[in-house]
Amino acid sequence: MDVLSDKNYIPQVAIDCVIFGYENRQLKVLLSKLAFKGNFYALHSGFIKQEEDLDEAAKRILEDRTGFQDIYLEQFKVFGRADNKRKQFLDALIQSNYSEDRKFLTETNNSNAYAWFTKRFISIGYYALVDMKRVSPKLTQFDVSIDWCPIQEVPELIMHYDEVFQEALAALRTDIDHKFNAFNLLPEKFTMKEVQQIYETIFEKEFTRSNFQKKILDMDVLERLEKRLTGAKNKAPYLYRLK
Amino acid sequence: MDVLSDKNYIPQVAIDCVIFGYENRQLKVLLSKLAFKGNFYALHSGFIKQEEDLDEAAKRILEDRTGFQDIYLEQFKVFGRADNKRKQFLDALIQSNYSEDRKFLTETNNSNAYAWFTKRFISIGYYALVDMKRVSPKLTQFDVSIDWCPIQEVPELIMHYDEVFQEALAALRTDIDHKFNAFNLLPEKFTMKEVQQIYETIFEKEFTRSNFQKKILDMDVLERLEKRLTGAKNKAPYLYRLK
DNA sequence: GCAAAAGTGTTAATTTTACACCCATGA
DNA sequence: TCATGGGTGTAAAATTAACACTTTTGC
Repeated sequence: MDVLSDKNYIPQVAIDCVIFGYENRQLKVLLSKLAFKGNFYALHSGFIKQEEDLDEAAKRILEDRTGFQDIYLEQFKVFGRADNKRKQFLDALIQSNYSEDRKFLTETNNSNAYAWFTKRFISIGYYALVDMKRVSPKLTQFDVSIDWCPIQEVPELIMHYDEVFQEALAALRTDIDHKFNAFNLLPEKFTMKEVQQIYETIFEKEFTRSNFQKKILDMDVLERLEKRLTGAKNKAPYLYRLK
Repeated sequence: MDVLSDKNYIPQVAIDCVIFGYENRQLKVLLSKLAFKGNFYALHSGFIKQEEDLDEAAKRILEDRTGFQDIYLEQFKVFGRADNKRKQFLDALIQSNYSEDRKFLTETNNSNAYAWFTKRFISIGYYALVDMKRVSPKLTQFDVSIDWCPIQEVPELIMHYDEVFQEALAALRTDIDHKFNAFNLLPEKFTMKEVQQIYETIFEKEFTRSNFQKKILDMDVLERLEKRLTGAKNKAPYLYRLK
């Protein structure tokens, strides 16, 4: 990562990414636990390089955290309150971690970076839909762990991230019917049942099997492939793939 | 307006406003013509004060240009390409206006402001819906005129504004069915026919009168008021108002 | 053959569309 | 009383929802 300065990055602008995955009939979100005393959970943020398109920046940040390319991304909202929750939180964090990390602020470099980092920020929210199996979350210097958390069990998040998460979830629910993007939560090939289970999970309601199948096929975005023999003693379902 | 500096405003972030109005069965957009040699048309942009919420900034910019408060605003997209069309355009503009405006760059203040102004920008797009009759556009030091232009006749715009305008129009068309916001283009009290004409204008298609009435009333967002005697020799239509 | 689950089809319910009819208004 | 356009109701069409029937799979 380049040095945090106005020369390298656009100041006072962050990209906040809400990364959704799906497993065991649960919608999950990737949270990082901060490498500081206390239980602090965060979303994945980054900054925009001076020479870089906004969408490129979002992709780069996502790739850094998840380790793979071609992620489905959707920009959903900009957050820009002037209450500097960011600085409040970070000041308190540094304070309570002073004994171990006292060097953090004494070095000139870090002191400049800290000032840069704690200014009031505009944050641009993106959500990402990924196939969990293809993601291998990567730690940064600031987090001690990075884990998938079911959306019903998301703990309190730091700074303004609670709001970002809630808005991302709302955006996902309204987008999914028009943008046909739920398939991005699945592997390349999938059965109709898997699609239905995702929809049922996201909307927290059940759909009639036969009608659901019609509705999805009428979207005309899937192609039918070979059958998948599951070993179960029943008819084998067809596999589908995005056209 | 405060001096353009990092101290007063968030650097490299602009708010671009697309202001829609409606008149004579036409959807119009408010454009400003720049006070420079040549025919240059622009949308309405502004910057975010350091102590100001993002939405407040958008409101302020809109109020400055239109002269009234309580404008219906919707944030629709962020634009962030790194190609600096902004600087390219402004350099060329200054160049071609050099003889008259040579002082512009020689004063230290302006030179600083110019450097600030021509950096690479992230721009946050908002669209506004207003009752044209209540708007009295106000000139800034940079525009020679500010006028309503039917959306079919919008000329080429400077910088990246063509894209912003097109995206705003697309956002308006997709929003209007869910957000019930078309009424903001009309005066406080209006007839059903006026609503229908707005819809027909925006979607460029006709609706059956009786079915349209049902659809709008089923939204359950309007209250019926007294009749309006128009003087026409036919039944007087009811007036409606947003609940 | 049987149970389980997937694929397909059929009918009922609901919503949308088209259109007809009646009513108020001013000449 | 007539022409005009607004308000309301009704029948047809289309879409959606509910559910039944058939097929495939492994034991």
